[in-house]
Amino acid sequence: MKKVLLVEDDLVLQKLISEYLEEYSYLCSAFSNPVEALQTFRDKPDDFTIAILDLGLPNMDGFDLFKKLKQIKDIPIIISTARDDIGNKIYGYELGTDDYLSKPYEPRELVLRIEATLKRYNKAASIKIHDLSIDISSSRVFLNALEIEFTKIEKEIFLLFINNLNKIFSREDIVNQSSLKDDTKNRTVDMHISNIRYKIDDNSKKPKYIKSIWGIGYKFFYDN
Amino acid sequence: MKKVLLVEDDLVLQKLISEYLEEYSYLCSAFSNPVEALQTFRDKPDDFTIAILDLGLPNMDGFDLFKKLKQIKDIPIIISTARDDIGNKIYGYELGTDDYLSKPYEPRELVLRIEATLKRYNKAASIKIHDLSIDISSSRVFLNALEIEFTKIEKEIFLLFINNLNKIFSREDIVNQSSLKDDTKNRTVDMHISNIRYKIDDNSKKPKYIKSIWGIGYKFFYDN
DNA sequence: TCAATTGTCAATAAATTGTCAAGATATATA
DNA sequence: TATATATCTTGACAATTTATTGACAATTGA
Repeated sequence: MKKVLLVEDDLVLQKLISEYLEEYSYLCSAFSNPVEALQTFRDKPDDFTIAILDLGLPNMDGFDLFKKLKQIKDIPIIISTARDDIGNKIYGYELGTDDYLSKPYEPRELVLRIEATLKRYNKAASIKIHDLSIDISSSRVFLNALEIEFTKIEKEIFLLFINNLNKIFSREDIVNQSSLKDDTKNRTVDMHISNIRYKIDDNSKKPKYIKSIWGIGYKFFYDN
Repeated sequence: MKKVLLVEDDLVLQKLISEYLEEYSYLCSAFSNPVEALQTFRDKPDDFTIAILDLGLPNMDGFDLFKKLKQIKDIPIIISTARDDIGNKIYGYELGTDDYLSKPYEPRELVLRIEATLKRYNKAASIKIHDLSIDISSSRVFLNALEIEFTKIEKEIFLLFINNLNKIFSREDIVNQSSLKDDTKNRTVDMHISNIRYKIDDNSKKPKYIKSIWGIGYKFFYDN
């Protein structure tokens, strides 16, 4: 889950952007007050993937906030502004802005620029579930920061679960949605599940991740 | 002296941009014909620092040109376009555009984006991984300060890996993203990998650099 | 309790990879 | 142009890794 620190004093625009970003599965923490934003970021800098700053902010100048955020942690920052002031643009780039948007802009363009910026930053989004973390773009899976080496089919099944948390899959479903051959026996699927459980340190007697649904199949349990 | 490869079919705009860039001491090679531009770049790819492409080009589509330029050499590219077509924008970003500009734009903004893009590109001028060091701009590779002599295809594959650390490439991917012919057999790819491993002193039984992903392909392992 | 289902061991089957060596192709040199 | 040299390609086959499945114990739920 990518989390955006949005600092924008126009509340209408703030809401608009937040909602739009949420459609693209970004979680948005919006602030109109830069001091509050800074406070939040200082508290949990690792919670945020990217920041979007409006330049025309009250209390603290946008560039000040920019510098302070970067001081705390090198997070990618996109500057958005109504000012058509070229001088400010230059300043933004010199500070090391990662991208720049002039208002008015289409929300879709913001999403594009966020994605491009993140790609450049190579800070891929990752899902965290208990001791597991899954790097979406590279499909790598870590158990307490140690990479798990899945085989091809194990990885397919694991990702099927991750992409469908809490959804119950029959053995047949699993066969169909992986590269397993159509006539694969149930025991084979069980065996793959068993091996996955072993690798993610899931005790089959009392699994916290992959639950057996008796008479039906398996599901990956995730409690929000 | 930074040299810009400008591809723009609007001759008025071409002249305008060229002159403006020259004020900022960029040397500009302007083309209205993408085929000529490609020819020139193929001849002397090291002459150019950055490319600026207009999407609405005659003869060859801007994206085609984009891919071909990147294939020849990984040069930073800024796409400029009159089209407000979001689909194309997305495509541009997925290809790995380094920046994007919608017409009409101020020439000053182009300069800013060029400078920002170059700044980003130059950050990682050389990469060091264990005993290897890779000089990005010259594409030279050293093993403990001793230069490795790759063949053409070996170098292409190696750089593909370096530019996409930890990303898994299928043999097909490798064929498509190198100058190997489309119908190249898997064993050929394996052989190139084998030769690269030998040259970078990577033991295929227990590789530290190029890992085989069983049933899928290869990846260049890099632990941050 | 008991029939159905699940977990996993261990043996076997199947698929994939590593690289040798021979020949084809491309490039450089005389 | 002819010849030498380097590079690329691919089948073959051994080594390795992964996938499969029956067997049987453990567990489940009616």
